[in-house]
Amino acid sequence: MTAFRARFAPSPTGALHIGGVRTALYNYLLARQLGGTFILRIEDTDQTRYVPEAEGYIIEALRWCGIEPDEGPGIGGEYGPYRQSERKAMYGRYAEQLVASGNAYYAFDTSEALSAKRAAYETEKKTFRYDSSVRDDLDNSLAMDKAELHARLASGEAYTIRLKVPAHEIVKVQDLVRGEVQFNSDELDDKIMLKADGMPTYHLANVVDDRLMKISHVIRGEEWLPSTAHHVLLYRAFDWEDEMPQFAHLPLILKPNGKGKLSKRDGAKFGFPVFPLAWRGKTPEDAFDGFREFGFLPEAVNNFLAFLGWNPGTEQEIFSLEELISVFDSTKIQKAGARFDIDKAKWFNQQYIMATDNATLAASIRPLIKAKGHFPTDTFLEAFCGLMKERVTLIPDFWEKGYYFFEDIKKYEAKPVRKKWKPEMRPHFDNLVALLASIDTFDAETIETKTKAFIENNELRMGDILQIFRLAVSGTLKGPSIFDMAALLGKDEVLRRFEVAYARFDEMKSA
RNA sequence: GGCCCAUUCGUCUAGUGGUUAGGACGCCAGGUUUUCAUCCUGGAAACAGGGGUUCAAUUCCCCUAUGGGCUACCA
Repeated sequence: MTAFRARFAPSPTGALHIGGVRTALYNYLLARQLGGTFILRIEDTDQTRYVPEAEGYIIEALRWCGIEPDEGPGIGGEYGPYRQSERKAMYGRYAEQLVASGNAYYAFDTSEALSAKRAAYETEKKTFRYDSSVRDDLDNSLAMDKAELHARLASGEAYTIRLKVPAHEIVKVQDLVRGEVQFNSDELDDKIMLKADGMPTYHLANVVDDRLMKISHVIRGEEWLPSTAHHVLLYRAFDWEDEMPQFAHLPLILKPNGKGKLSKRDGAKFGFPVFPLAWRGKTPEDAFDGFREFGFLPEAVNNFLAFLGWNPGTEQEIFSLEELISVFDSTKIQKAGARFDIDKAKWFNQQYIMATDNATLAASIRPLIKAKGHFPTDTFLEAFCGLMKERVTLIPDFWEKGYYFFEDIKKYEAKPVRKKWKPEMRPHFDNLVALLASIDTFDAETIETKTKAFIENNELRMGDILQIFRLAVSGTLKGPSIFDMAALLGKDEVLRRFEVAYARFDEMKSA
């Protein structure tokens, strides 16, 4: 059995889509589980769509998710270089080899000529395909003698090299998730292997590199299934078919409504991230926040992504990356596309936040708090996280829902104040404040005991006192235990907040 | 249009030739809580349709429908 070697081969044309992250994750999971190798290869063969910042983005995004390649650009490895643009010269030789063995040919048709052809076919309601049925009538080396070919080649005229797909053959593709898939070669076009600019197309570069990098498993999105027939033909043409990698085509991640692949536009449209990290393109339209900026934890994103198109067959849903590595099973990969469900993603995030220890959470929210101009002690911040973590789903919620632990209350909820604040009760609250002021050990337990005793002794109602206590301290009815909040804020601050609140309450009551 | 892939609650999914078709998210109701959240309990909610095969099909086969992908000198 040959060593397991899988690769993730994105094209650096922009931000890495979340579906790409899932593909990388599945490759990574299997590589780790089987003691294999996970390779990152940059497929930058399209010079027109190349975006320089994309490669760095891809690497950073994978790193954020905890998916570290064993080989790749900037990492090294025995089979480099790992950028296809740096392997350019080699592909030409392989393409020529294909021509020499009779499996490919030179084609001089310009893209303009071909589009004209397509347009002409279109008017007759037919579809033009550069294939075995028409290639003899087109401008290629199959239709000319040696002398003309040499002359044209020597003249420096631009040409492409096309794969000569054999006619009337059934091409069988073995797929790990779908079983055997068959294609009639008469339906397959003579795909370009080498473009006029000397660069290979995806098909050639992919097959050659997978071979040279000793890739054992090609795990990629379902959009590649149709062209896999060409890839099989290519392996055959090179006489590599016996050692062809295993294919596994993953179901696509669909829009929430199921109508099409999830796209970057959906993020803007529905207000959720579709990229791991923020991306700032050249135009305002090409700028997006990622899962990280929305406040997702990478572990939660991995867990969510792993379950989009796969599940372990048990009822456990929360899995760390390590657990996923041990339990992942390619035979349980789903065949049908999976819709993106942001609610489920948020639920995973909440689960992870609740399970994270306070110190770790404190460290991760400190930058956020700092950005707001506050520099609490670790002890304070950790206690804060402990009080809030069951009440947040995304990291920024810590601030949104708990800002009042760090600064003055911005807004008192009007409705409950008007409903609960009775100015005639003021003497009772003055007594309560005096009582609080007298507490020496201002901890939650003591505050609770004393306050509850106070309520009982004065024959007051819990709701009447505690709700106002809460409103005075936090401005809202929602939040952690009032005793915990009071203890964390400290006696002086609590007393001060009561003073501030009285004035505001009276004001709101009369308004 | 052609080719390919797919189809279990709204969503992610488990599952079997004979099951009360299971779980999770979301939703609803109740409980716990001073509140919110967490947590607990309960509820509504699915085998796309039609033919076969079979004693029996959600499960196997075919067709249809629907959805998706591909159909570039893009990946």
